[in-house]
Amino acid sequence: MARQKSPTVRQLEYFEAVARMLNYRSAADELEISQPALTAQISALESSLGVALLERSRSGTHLTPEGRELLPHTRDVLAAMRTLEERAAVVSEGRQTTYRLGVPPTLGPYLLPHVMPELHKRYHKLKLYVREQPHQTLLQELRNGSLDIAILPLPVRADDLIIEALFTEPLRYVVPADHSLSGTPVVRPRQLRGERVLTLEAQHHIHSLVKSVCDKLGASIERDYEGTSLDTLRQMVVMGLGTAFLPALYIHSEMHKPEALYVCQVEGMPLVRDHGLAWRAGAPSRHFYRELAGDIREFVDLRLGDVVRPANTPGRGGKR
Amino acid sequence: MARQKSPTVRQLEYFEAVARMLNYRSAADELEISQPALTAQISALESSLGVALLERSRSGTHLTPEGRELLPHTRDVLAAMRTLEERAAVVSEGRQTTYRLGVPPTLGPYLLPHVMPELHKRYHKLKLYVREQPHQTLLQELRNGSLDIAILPLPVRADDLIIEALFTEPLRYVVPADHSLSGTPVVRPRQLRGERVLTLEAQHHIHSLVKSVCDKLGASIERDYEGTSLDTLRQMVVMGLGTAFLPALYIHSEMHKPEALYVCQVEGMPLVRDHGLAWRAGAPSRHFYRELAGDIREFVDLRLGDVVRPANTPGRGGKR
DNA sequence: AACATTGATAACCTAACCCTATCAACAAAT
DNA sequence: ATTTGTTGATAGGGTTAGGTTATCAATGTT
Repeated sequence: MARQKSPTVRQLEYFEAVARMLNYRSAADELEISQPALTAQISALESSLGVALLERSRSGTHLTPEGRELLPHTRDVLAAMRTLEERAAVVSEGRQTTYRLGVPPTLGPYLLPHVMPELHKRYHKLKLYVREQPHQTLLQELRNGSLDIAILPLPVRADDLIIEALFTEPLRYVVPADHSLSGTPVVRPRQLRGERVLTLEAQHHIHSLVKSVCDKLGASIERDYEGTSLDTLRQMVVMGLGTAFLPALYIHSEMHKPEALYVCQVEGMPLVRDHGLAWRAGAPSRHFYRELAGDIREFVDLRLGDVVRPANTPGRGGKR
Repeated sequence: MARQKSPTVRQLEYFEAVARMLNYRSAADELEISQPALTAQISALESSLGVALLERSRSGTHLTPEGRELLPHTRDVLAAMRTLEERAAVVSEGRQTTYRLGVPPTLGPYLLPHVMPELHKRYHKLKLYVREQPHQTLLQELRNGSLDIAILPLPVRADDLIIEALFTEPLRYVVPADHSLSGTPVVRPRQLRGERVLTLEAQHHIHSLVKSVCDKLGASIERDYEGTSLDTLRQMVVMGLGTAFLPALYIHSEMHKPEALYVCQVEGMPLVRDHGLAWRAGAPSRHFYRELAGDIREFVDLRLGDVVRPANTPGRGGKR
């Protein structure tokens, strides 16, 4: 009647062995324990299940009908346990499971298509679950464990996170095709004075970046028309609502044939955003994350070397 | 790297709780153990799996990617264990599982159709796996555990078995329709002298029974034509190859309209076979088996009372 | 009749497991 | 800036689950 405590896995292994061999001593041999230990564990199992599993006699041991019924369920438990252990053995090699990666919506769609295929080539079993969120949300989700790693706009100050710089991405100045600056490859900063500049909603990092530049140049942020994505922002420029600063990777990815738009450089104006990979300082996989950061730098340099600049990588020495 | 020993169920329960609550102390509360004990068991689990499952920090606990991957497998093991325990709880009530019943081929098909429906009514979840074998084989299979119970021709002498008498079944004398005794309801023993009597192969219990009677009466066993079943035996009588003694239950079940045959009684000749239910003396379900024997007696009396006689039931007193 | 083999039992030992008490690190509120 | 409360980790100690060897009675085999 004592049914308070669960059977142990060991007891189930013992039962399975005896049920298979129908002999306590040889089962004990196989299990590399003594026969009395086996007897004791089987008895304990029977009393915890409240059922007689085996019929003992001096002339051989048999399964009871109940034991016959429960044996398959016992094997189910053992099989599930074996599956767990095998899966653990695979996963313990690392780089074989699903990591949760957060990216800002103004970067992910234009960066990841270039990086993910290379990562997949290098780490065959690695899977990345990608989640797009505003950078503040990314930071929060990284902290609360919803994300394992995130690509964030730099600088990030946080003691509890490790941040490894990835690369520096210029912003380009985009005007409508019928704009007075259209056709001018390199514009001077002063030419921007008084321009109406469109940008994204304030929650996006790019907003504050563009705002501070505009303040410096005397251009005006058009707050009545804020884009919710880079694509809508571009459409608004096409429609003649104003001009905009757009990230180079966006332009590279989405505007191979820019109709109705003209892309300029601003002279002597290093308007850029920096991206870094971040993870919790205590994350057990931190070594792999650092490796990942190196991989991403490598692939960006390889496939996007003419669009973005490699990050300064302090602490890693001159990696050029 | 230590992966020698399996995780314990308890460790998996602990892991599941922490993964669910993401807090050691409250998980420890729920599990009704102290927090240090929980810490220790989780560490042990991680080292036996060779994987970090949880990322501890003073500000909250998170699953690692590997822990996230392994958590469902952990739950699988726990679910399988719960299934086993539930199944055991059901089965421990008794009368709910499959018992293996052996019957002689000259009895089973003619007895069980009358008994099984009643048993099913009384024990809703009980299942009987029925196996037909010659009685010597039944005895052997009962001993080696292939069968749990068996209906056997009495007497059976075996210290290691319990035998409970069920009922006594007359044998009737059957002659072809054109036989000289056809139409004689009650024949005298001496009228059988010189008759050719057909019977089953020697492995069947009925063979020796019939043989000893024939020896006594001066009838001759026809060994060149031995039936392999009661049905073929009947056909042989119809064909005029001889006469036969057939069990009353067979006649009751299969010969409601006996064409080409005539069934006699032999005066003052108690030619009968006794049937008993047998099980191993040490069988944990022996009390239920004894109950079963009583049930079978009851149902036989109810449905076949005019064909067979109740057994003398020594040791149970006058159940009359 | 002698011998080997079955599972159960006795007596004992070790280590697994839990406890309480305490710690250092951090968060939040003052 | 300091205090207070909470986090998971660690230390020291006690109980018992689970192992051992030695032995038994019952049974099967030679």
